Amino acid sequence: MITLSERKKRILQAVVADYIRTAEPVGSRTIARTYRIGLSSATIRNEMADLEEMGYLAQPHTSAGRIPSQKGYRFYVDYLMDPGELSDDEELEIIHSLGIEKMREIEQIIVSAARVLSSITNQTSLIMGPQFRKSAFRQLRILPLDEKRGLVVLITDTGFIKNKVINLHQTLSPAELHQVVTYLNQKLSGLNIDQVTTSLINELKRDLFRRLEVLEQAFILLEESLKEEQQVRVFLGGTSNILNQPEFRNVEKIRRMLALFEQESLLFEILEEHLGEDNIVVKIGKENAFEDIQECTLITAAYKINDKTLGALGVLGPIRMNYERVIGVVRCMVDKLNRSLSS
Amino acid sequence: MITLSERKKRILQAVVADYIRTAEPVGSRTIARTYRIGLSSATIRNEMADLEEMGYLAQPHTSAGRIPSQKGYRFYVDYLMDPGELSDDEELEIIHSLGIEKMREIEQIIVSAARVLSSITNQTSLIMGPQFRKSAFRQLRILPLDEKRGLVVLITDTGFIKNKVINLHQTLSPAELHQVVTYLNQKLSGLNIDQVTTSLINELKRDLFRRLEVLEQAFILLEESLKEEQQVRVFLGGTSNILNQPEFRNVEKIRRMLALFEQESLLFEILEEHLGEDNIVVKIGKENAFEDIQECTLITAAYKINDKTLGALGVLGPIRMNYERVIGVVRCMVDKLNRSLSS
DNA sequence: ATTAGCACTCGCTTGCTTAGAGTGCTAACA
DNA sequence: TGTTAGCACTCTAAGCAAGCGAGTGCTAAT
Repeated sequence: MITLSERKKRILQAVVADYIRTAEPVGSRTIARTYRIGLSSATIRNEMADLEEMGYLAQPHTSAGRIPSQKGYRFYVDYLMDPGELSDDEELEIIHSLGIEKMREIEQIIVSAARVLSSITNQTSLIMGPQFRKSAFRQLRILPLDEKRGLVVLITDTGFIKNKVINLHQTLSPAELHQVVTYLNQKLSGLNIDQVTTSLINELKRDLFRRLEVLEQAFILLEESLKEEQQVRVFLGGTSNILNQPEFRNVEKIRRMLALFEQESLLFEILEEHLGEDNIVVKIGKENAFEDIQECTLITAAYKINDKTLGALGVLGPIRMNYERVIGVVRCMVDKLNRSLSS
Repeated sequence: MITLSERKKRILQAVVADYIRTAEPVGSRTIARTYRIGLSSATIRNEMADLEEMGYLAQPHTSAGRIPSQKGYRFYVDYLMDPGELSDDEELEIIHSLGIEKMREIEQIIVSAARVLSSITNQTSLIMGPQFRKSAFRQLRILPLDEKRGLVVLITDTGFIKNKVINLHQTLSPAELHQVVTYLNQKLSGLNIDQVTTSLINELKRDLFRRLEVLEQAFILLEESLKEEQQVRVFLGGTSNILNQPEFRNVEKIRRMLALFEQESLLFEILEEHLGEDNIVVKIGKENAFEDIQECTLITAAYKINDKTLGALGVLGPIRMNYERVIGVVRCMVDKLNRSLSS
């Protein structure tokens, strides 16, 4: 597939670049004039006809200019474009707007990241909050609040601190509570959160019951709380940005996109797929597994906390998007995020 | 303003009802046929001309039917419509989808409420999370996590439990920590959260320093954490529903609405205004203070936790909306929310 | 006071024309 | 043999006129 003459490559590049910029089909004359290739429009016309036959370009109708096909974009992304570094100023802007210098909750950093990512790329951004369940258990505490309630605090190796209020229907003496907590810590230590399954909890429960016949309610709630925490949140930024793109002038398309944005679980699935990848992934149009975004390009990358991949972020926009810039921004953002979350 | 003949009232009601249903200007013939008023179209025409002159109806152009003006809607809402109760089934659906029977975090209940409210009204819903700062301080705890960090837990009379991890740069003995916590509890007890100002904290800090020269960092962070908690979250549901309405076929309008939805602070201001009200408030078009929603109707109500008004919810849609139904749903939702949050 | 009838208005649709951009092909040229 | 100029052809978008239909306002009859 890399067997394209230098000239064809330059012309393809010109078509893609121009179309990204103007959103209008590109004619041979435009290319001859704007991109000093040193060929007449007629020659370029011939080459474009070839490129169309080879599947890199397409024609909306007979007498219009050419636009890149998905295959054309793919070739452009893989071989033609220049990945684009951010200026120092822009990098600083990102750092600053993440508010890394202050001590902030993880969620706040993620929300800021979504906002910056969307405003700087002019597209919609999505960021998965860190996956709690991939962290390893470190410590469990139960803090009695009053006679009836306690606060369960769970700490992981990645610095997560989750907590949940539970009802304690029977009163526990501090000594008993301490005993339970010590036992649990001992048993759970070193496990990954997603290894703390219902069956394991049941097992522990049986074990404990023999020694200490209380806490049933507490256990049910601990279990539920773990279950609930497993649903990871996805944060969106700049959802209104899709309306900036002429390809989304159609109200029906907007409707579908917005409806998608409201379904957090779907967004999660979309991002989750890319957790394994170490590099930036560009999925163009139908390369996306999800039908709802097959008219879009999704550019994603995974981020890490203390060298564990715990989440992913992405930029979603029309297939005609400024790949060089967006890829540069995503790369920078992941870099900053990795640094600021690992501490 | 209530001086309208019975006949005019019935005709106005018919126009509003028909326009709400069809979104098309209503002609005199349609009314004569569909709403058995027992008058010919000509008579109705005369009455409609009167109503137009009085400002209750308007004509998009000379040879079109009539549509209600804002004044017309206002009259309809105040005097003509029948507030509309929900069926038992629908009420059960609301209760069930709120998930009240399970023990859930407040935030989850609020998110569910937003979702139900939008899906049942087919409009966009907004709900303000409970205002932490209007609660009264009850108890403060500091739970040491390791040598360098502690978890601050703050409990209010309304059942809020907020917590934040703080860095403790100097190590504290358990006894010292206990002393600090006791002192703080004593000083803050009974105050409203928004009375815990920076100056009060500074005062306490000075006082404590004399006795215990540690904890500077902890104080800064406590202060910051309080500051951050003061920004209340607003949850949206069914943002894509605005696209169902023919009045939002215009992409530019959609753009503006979506951009508004991304600005949480603005949404907060919109709802905050209505915290004082005890009843359901209907703001039609230009009655809204905020320019961005002057083409919409906003129906809001405040909800309570343990008899304290801590938040508000609302439904936002086009001026042409099914007032009877939406008002009924909002009333029901507030009722259920009040009950489920106070426990 | 109500209603039937009729002329009139105005927006929407349809069909037609025109301008413009761009292509594909052919023939001439280096 | 590759490149280019020229020209006929295609297709879309924009503009315009005519006809249709829904609805009004007025007048005269009941």
